[in-house]
Amino acid sequence: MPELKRSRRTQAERTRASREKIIQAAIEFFARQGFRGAKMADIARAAGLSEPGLLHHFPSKTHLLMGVLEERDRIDSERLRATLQQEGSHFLDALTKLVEHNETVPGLVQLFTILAAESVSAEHPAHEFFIGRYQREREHMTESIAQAQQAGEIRADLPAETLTALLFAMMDGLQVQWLLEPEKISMASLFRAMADLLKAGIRE
Amino acid sequence: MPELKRSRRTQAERTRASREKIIQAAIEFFARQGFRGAKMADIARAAGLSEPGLLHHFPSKTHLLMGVLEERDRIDSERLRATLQQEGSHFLDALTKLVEHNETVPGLVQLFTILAAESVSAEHPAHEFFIGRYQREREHMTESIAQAQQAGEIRADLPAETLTALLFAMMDGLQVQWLLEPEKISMASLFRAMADLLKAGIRE
DNA sequence: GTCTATACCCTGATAGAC
DNA sequence: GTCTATCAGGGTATAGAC
Repeated sequence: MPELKRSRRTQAERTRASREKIIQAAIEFFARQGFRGAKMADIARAAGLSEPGLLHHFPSKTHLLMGVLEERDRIDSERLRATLQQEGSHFLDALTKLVEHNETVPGLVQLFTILAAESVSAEHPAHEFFIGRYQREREHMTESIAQAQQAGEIRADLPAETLTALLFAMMDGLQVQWLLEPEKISMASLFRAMADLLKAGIRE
Repeated sequence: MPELKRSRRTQAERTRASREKIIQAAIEFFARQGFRGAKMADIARAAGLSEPGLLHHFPSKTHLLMGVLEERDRIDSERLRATLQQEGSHFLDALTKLVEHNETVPGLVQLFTILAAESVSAEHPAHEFFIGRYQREREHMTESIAQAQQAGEIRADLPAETLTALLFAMMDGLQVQWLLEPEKISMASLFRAMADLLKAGIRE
């Protein structure tokens, strides 16, 4: 039954396409108004369907949030991982390139800035998610930094764990100032200044 | 008319006391759930009055938010100012002391972390407030840093404006990681590591 | 200055048809 | 998989008495 098979595949593709549109719309509104401020009706409309239509794919607002976070986190983690493991170039230069890339996707930066801050509250649905995310990413970066220290690329007078926490904090903190005043604050060049401070052999 | 006068003063004192209780309660709930998540009913109950009782003092939720921000900003800016202008001790040590102090008031740190992140959205009622706040505070800190550079306390191979943005970003970013895992992340000692990087004459 | 009562809108979610 | 219709509950704010 070729018809049946094609019909099934078309259905599945439609489902995937709908989910994709919903995720995109949800990113937009979660980024603009946070989890609590975003309205399911707006997201549904932007995705081109009704509210119950949306709820068919994500049975609750929290499910939708987790869907967005898992989807985006998968992509972004992969990018970070690739950056950290980049061969041939200086580790801190690769990280600076990541910050440069972030300047081209303000919506995604705003999504994670707002949701991460909201999530520090223990009652936020993404609280555990962000704790796990930071733990995971810090672990990976610490490995890369330790290697770069042994290779003599990064100053070795500070533990790799410390440098990791500082670098993530710098990225997160610069994002807030940049999102508030993108014309005034150059996230990438400020981060580059920080990176230079951490390179081995720098003298004033 | 001594009675009338005393009665008037008592009224005014009661008003001040009510406003103070409301502000305290609002800090608690804005810190826990952000502006959009916090409920006027909860704040009113925690302040010991009804919802219309609260609205007598702050005619809308936005007015209440601005009341909280102006009140806390006044106190915190003063503390930062005093820190920046502290004589006799190293500028960066004074700043580290401020971070140490922040570790004793997690509620206030969470208030500003969540509200600052929420406010990057142009439609947030505190958007302009936080833009102005960062501009103001960066200006003051830049002055202090330039002086410390001339005094030979801070490395002078970076512009004071750059160092200012980096220091604020570091404070903000560390707060997120610390609020998520206060037992694991020591905000003050991580900030001290950053401060040491910026002291003049440091060698690896 | 504070209350009770209430208007009125919004919001996430469900029921059930197609 | 998507819709229309609808619900129950929560949300800010107002009216008017005390």
